[in-house]
Amino acid sequence: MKEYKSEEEFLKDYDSSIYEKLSMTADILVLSVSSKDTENYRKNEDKRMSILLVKREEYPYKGKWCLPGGFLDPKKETLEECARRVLKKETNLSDLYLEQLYTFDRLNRDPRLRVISTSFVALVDKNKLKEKVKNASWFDIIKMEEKNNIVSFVLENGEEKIEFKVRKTLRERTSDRYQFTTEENTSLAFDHDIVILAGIERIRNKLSYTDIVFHMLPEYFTLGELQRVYEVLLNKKLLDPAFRRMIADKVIKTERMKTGEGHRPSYLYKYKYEKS
Amino acid sequence: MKEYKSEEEFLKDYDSSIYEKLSMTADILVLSVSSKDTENYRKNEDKRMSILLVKREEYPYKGKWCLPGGFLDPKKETLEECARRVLKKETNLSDLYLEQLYTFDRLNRDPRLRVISTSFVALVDKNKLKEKVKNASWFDIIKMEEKNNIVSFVLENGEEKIEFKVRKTLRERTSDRYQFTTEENTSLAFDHDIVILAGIERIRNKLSYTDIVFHMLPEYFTLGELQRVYEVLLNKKLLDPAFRRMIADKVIKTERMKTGEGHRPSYLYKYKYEKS
DNA sequence: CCAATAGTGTCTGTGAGACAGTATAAG
DNA sequence: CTTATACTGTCTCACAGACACTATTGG
Repeated sequence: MKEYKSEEEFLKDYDSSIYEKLSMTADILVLSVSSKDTENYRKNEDKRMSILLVKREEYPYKGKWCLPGGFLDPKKETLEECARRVLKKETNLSDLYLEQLYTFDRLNRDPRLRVISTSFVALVDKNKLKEKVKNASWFDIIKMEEKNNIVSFVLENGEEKIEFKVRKTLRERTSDRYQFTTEENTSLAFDHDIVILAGIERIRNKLSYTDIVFHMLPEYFTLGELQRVYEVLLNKKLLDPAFRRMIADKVIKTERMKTGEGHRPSYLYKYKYEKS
Repeated sequence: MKEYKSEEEFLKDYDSSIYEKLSMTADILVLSVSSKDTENYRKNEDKRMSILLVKREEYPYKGKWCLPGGFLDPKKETLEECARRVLKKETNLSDLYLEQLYTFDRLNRDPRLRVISTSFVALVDKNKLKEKVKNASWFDIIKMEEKNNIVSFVLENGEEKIEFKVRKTLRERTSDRYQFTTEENTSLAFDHDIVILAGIERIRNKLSYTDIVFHMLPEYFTLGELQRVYEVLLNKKLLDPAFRRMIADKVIKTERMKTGEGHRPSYLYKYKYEKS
């Protein structure tokens, strides 16, 4: 091998084609909590997790649903920048909370060629989105249930219903890492069933020690609404006094009230800090 | 665009060169806890975190230290397989606990060409390594201290001393994500200063809710040794009774004792379960 | 005996879980 | 008055933090 005297000299001469290359994509799980009015005017609205899916227009997986995502331009952008660009283009969403989730790299995740995908989770306040989301559709998670290491999902967007199951097994006794494998999936492209599960679990875990919930809420909210968001995400009922103690130091009470609900009005609260 | 009738037909015709490609590497932070005998025969040995570094033989960063790592072969392997292959080759280590940490993708992290690196953290019981590690050197972390958002490191391998500082700032009020940036670094290649900090913080956080410590311990250990490993990793003293309550349901007491220490002998314990 | 660690008993305060009670709107 | 939620008071039990005490070795 030729000897170089300096880094500059070496770089000038460097042949960047000696290593095999590959393509990367950024895929984004956009997660939100939606409200659905109920029959009984008195009752509070139902809340559901909802995620954003895009219908594939081309092969592979033509006609199937997938997470918004796209190929990285290696010359110009980071993966996070790629994720934001793709979200803007495919779904017209911008300025949302975005965090890197995991890099998925199974050898045949894409039948065309070797593609490694770094996935992200984004959180949005769905109520803010007046305009219908371009090219994409919000699916409510109407069921997500774990039984015997299998997590069963049922999603719905008003017209279509999607079902899939993911097997979830502990990788080792000593840690909290799970091996996710597709158990049943005829509607989602690539390994996006697994990204969805991994992303939801990440957010669930972070709920208890961060303030990320507030990204899924409007500026003003009642403590009941806030509590129901927690309950939907964690999939369990919480006790009122304990919940209020828990969030007491994260919110500020305002003078404004939410009325006209058929029962005692509630105060509107704000997140105590700036979100970013 | 040509219309295809089936996925098979599409794939046959697919030109995989239309997307720009790039190279990926896997870099591994190998973390362990080492024991150092002290002057006073009665006192327990000092424990320190230690990490494995490799000296770069070629440009770029020739002569600097870096984490073991290497280029992914996109045709054949996953990133984790790549990490294990590289570890075996560069350091002769195998069968260790390995977990994906983060994908680092700054545009100029490698001056040669665009390289995205997925980093891993590995945990090993350093005492088990009889043979001197091939091509690599264990550095003890003799200082790691946070002050005014700057984390200062001092590492030492017996001959050489490495110092660097990383700036650590919260990315947003709502989450627990930090933005790490190099504040001072003349000894480590690439962005490996940041990988080291991110990896240590990951392991620290996981200590409280997993059993990963046991990957850094031999089969038999005293509770004192176990406690000192926790203390080194968390960088704080723990109270004996509280510590013993905390780990009581994770270990099994054996009949064997550790004697000859100049003070009351202690029972040897084992991890209660199989590690994997 | 001394130095040093091993290992345990127990008190105390905090805080989560739980239940029950009061308050207040719309119809 | 009923229904449904908003919001609060308080009891209890578990458990982490803290301190103090006993046990046991090598020299």
